[in-house]
Amino acid sequence: MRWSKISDAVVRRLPVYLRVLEIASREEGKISLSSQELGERAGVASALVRKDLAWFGEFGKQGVGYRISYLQEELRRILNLDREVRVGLIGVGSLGHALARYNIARSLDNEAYRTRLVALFDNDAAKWGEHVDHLEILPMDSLEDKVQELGLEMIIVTVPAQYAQAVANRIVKSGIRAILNFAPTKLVVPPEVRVSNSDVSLELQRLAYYLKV
Amino acid sequence: MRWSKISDAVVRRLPVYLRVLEIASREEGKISLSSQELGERAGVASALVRKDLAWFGEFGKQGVGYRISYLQEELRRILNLDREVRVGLIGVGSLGHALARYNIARSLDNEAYRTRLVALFDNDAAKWGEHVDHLEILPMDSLEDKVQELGLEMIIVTVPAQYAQAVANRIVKSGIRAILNFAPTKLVVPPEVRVSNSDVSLELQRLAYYLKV
DNA sequence: TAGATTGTTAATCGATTAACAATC
DNA sequence: TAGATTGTTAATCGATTAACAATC
Repeated sequence: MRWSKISDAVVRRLPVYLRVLEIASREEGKISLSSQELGERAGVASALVRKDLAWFGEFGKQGVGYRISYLQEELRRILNLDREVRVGLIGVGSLGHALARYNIARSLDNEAYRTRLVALFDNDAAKWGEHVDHLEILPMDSLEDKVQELGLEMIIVTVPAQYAQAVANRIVKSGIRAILNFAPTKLVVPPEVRVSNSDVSLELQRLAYYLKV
Repeated sequence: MRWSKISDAVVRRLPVYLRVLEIASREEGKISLSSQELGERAGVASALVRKDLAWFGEFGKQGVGYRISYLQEELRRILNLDREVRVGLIGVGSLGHALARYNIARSLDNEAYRTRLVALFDNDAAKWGEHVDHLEILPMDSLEDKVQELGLEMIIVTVPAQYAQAVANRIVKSGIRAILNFAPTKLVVPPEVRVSNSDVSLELQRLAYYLKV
């Protein structure tokens, strides 16, 4: 398990399963979930649920299904969410600010939510020392130090498009290997660095296709 | 063309091509782009670029490539972006506020950007009448009227997860057929309604998988 | 014309679904 | 035990890539 042969399509569904399990775990008297029910709730065929999980081990019992608490634990372990993952954010404009607030709120109200935003960076000296909730905005120049000091492992990029590549280069040099990019630009990074893109404009344009039937 | 047999994978790449063309169109002396170069810039193989475009017509010239301005026009037409597409947003919390500002800014600085945010809704009476830039926050109850009056065609949903499904039901009833959902919930909608999900938490959790090699 | 590049067909690759023996 | 459901293999489906004749 954890071979590189596990496809991105599979990995993308694991957090969805985890969310379904978390919701189910709060339901009175629910101990187990069949691949059928897990799939229905996740929007995935039951055979695919079984196949996805089988890449990592045997977690179910024939005739019964998957024990919720056990599968939760296992999925958290597989996703490296059995420990706290520390996240930084670069570019505290309005989107960065909103995402910061959103992530901080998320960690506070859900103990199980193990990605934690612990540092904010901006290039604008006027913002240094300001706070978003309890988190201080730090100078961009302290990035490398803070990655070490705080043990940052992922960075959220919410800088304007024209600065995104330069920022990405610095992030990569600092040793970070996972970037969540909100800038409307394709980032060029070495193959060992994983970039996930979230681009509102592209999504809106894509949706527009389906308007005129 | 515009048969339902055109796959989502193809449609998802069209706005990326359009963005590459827009950037290329601003470059001195660039008239045409080969599928090779278009592909490189979009992060897609050249054969796939040609195949994607061929679903909709013949837009290139052998030995030359694709004329930038012409392909731009055609892609805008295909994506229904040859006219203004009016968008509403429900839930002006911090994320909704940020996305509103972001979208308004986007429309202002790029004339070619044809999805336009024209209405904000919130359930909280305390926010009614407030403005985000020049846009007033309207009562949720005016949704149906405003969809008609303003000709809204897409809605961005940034309400808390527990309200998202109820809001989606109302949106669907109002006649909207495209939803961009930021709430961390799977929305159940009839098949003629298209939902695009953007879920920061899921993306962070997915990225965490790749951390411990 | 000669070189470049399209549009398209066939081959390959990969992901999903169907089916079912094993077993709880 | 009988019914349910897993884990897994084979079949299917769909998307991408390779190759090349057509042609600018």
